[in-house]
Amino acid sequence: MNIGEVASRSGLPPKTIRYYEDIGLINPMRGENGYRAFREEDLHKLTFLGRSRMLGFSIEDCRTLLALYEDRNRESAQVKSVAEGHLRQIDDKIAQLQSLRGTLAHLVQCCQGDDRPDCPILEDLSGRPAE
Amino acid sequence: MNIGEVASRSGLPPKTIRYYEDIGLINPMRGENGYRAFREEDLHKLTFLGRSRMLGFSIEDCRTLLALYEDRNRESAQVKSVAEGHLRQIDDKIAQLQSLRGTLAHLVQCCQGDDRPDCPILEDLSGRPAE
DNA sequence: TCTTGAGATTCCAGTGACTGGAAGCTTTAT
DNA sequence: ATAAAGCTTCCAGTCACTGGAATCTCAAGA
Repeated sequence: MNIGEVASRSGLPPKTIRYYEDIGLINPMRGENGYRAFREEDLHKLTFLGRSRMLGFSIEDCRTLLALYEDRNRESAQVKSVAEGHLRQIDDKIAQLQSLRGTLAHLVQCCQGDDRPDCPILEDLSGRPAE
Repeated sequence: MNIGEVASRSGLPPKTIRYYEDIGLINPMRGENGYRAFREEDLHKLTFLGRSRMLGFSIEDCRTLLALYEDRNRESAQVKSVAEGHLRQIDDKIAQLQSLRGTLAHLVQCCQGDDRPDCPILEDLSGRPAE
């Protein structure tokens, strides 16, 4: 398989696949013409990576997960631990965004949004203790 | 004021302040020694920028907001529009994260997390239609 | 056979918003 | 006088790609 085919089959752009080879996530063979020659196994890995990235795992998490995926002696606890760590990060980020959203929504609500210059949003941003 | 003082008064690191000058958000004067000489006005701007960034506005949004802040003929509708756009983006991101969180939490819950290799998380990542 | 176009290769640079570090100048304190 | 702190600039790195240029290979049509 050439890169185009794995790209369409895995859903990842060729650029990304090359990048994944660059950083050592995959290691496809090479044909005589210098083209990458992907095996089914490479395609599986790429699919795995694509799905992991879709779930928001970092590249380093993906590296770990991929290693566990390939390790028949893994303990599922290891996988779960990585996933739980990521879940906590997601929860943190959601909490952050929601708090931020609260502040912003309040500000937006307070602003008349008309043709006059007075604006509680700008007042808040400028640091005055307005409320 | 030297950069150290504006840094501690605005809460922004000196590096960030220099960066903001670099990209044209502020334009402090210079003393004879080559040091940046900040006025109160610069400090106000930096505080404004710090607060805007804390609310998650992009640098380009900050540029727009700062221009509106300085424009006495602004219409509050312009400010509100920027803020509403940002609010929508935040809502989108929260929705994305929550959907992702749902999937991930389900997967984590399904995984035994013991010393055996069987793992529904990896099964899902590998793309099999497991459930 | 020649050509054309698609698809492959590498390498360099840019994204956003900083951040770290090196090398060197100025000021302040001892 | 000297040492430390603070300032300067510039270059490189972060994360995970993405765009583009220049070049090479391959498959199909005239």
